[in-house]
Amino acid sequence: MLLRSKRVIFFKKGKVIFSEGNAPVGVYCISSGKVKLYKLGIEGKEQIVRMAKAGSLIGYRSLTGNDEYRTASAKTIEDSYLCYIPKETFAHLLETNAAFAFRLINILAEDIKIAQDKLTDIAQKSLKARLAETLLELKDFYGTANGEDQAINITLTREDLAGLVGTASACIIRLLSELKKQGVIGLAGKKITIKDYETLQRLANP
Amino acid sequence: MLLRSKRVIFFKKGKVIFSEGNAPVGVYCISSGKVKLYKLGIEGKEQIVRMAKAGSLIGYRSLTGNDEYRTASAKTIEDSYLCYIPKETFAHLLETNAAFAFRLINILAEDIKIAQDKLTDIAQKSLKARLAETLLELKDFYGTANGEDQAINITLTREDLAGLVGTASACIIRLLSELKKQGVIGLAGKKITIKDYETLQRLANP
DNA sequence: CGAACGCTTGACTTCTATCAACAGGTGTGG
DNA sequence: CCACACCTGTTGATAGAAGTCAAGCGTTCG
Repeated sequence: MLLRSKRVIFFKKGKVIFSEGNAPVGVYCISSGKVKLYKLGIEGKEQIVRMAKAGSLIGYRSLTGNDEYRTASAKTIEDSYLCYIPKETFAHLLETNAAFAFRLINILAEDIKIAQDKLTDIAQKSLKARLAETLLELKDFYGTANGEDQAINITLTREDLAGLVGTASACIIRLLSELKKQGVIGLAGKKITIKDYETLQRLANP
Repeated sequence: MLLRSKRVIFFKKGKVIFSEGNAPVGVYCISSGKVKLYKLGIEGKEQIVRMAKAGSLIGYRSLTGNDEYRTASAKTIEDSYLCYIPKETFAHLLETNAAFAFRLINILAEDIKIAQDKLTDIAQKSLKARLAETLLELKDFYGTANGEDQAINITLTREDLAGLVGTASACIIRLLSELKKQGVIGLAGKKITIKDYETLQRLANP
């Protein structure tokens, strides 16, 4: 529905779509590409709070909360096309289209669940368990590449993976190579392959 | 508005209102008392995801997400009176009262912010910073007792405080007595008093 | 082609969880 | 109303997980 919007904008990989602290002016629907939503923590370290892909809507939290300023930033992970929907259009849609409003309520409720789950995990699970879980979630969300290698269909820097898991990149690297040595995953540059699904699942739920 | 509901139920301190994994049957509005919302993590350890007080609505996330099962539990922190609103009544309100629907959207958006903020904090801040921040938030949310001592107006066990901060009770106790020794807070049984607001704020935002 | 950035590894330190033992308080049933 | 049992709070000692720092190498992009 929102994809029919006329304003399609191209964002190069690594481009900031909106920033924490700025006034929200609209929402974006991802036509193609991948996006990370993150908050800046201590000394500017990025904590990723949500990942998005084609079909995902981003930027709606600040608008639906009537917030003066954005509380998170968005940046493309790869080259992407986004549809821009000005806040007036969005507000009008909300007011005139009840189905859209209920759909939005669903999305918001799901976001709360995601954030609270993640909160509990970070508070209680070990680093290794969180990494294992994150790899499984990335596979679920982005799927695997069409190739025979079944690589997870997203290319993240170790730094981004660290921001998603909630740790430092050096720790991620150490754990990844440990998992590779144990034959649980495969590594080929930034491409990660899940080789032993059961073990990974067991690691994720201790 | 919802407070006018006829079904007011008394819950003794420590009583479970609803449990993770159960089918949601309605929402509750807190008439008086205090409630914690928590998720069960590793070995049943409670991670508190939200606190509630008189006037707060709880239990709506599962309903608005159309979830089959609850993803969090609720328990009273002290003796409380709750108004019960069956899901049918709640759904009817949503469909017929646009203002209520928009208000709910606001609440959901705010919950996302709270959860994502907390997520970033737990991932990045030190235990001491999180405890300092939590104490300030508790004071903001529950206010201070009417007495001259300015004690934070909620009585939590050290275990609950640990569940809120995301750590073990032994760690909380150690840090609390350290803060007391430094004159930043006062302790009288379970009552906590903020004595040096500036220092606490500085500790919370390193 | 070179500078900048990302990746990797090792060594080290620090923070925080865990365990155990005991003190103090609370609540319940007799 | 008292006594006992149980839960909560407190402290110390210890171990281990994870963060930090630094150096070197590989890759990528302008």
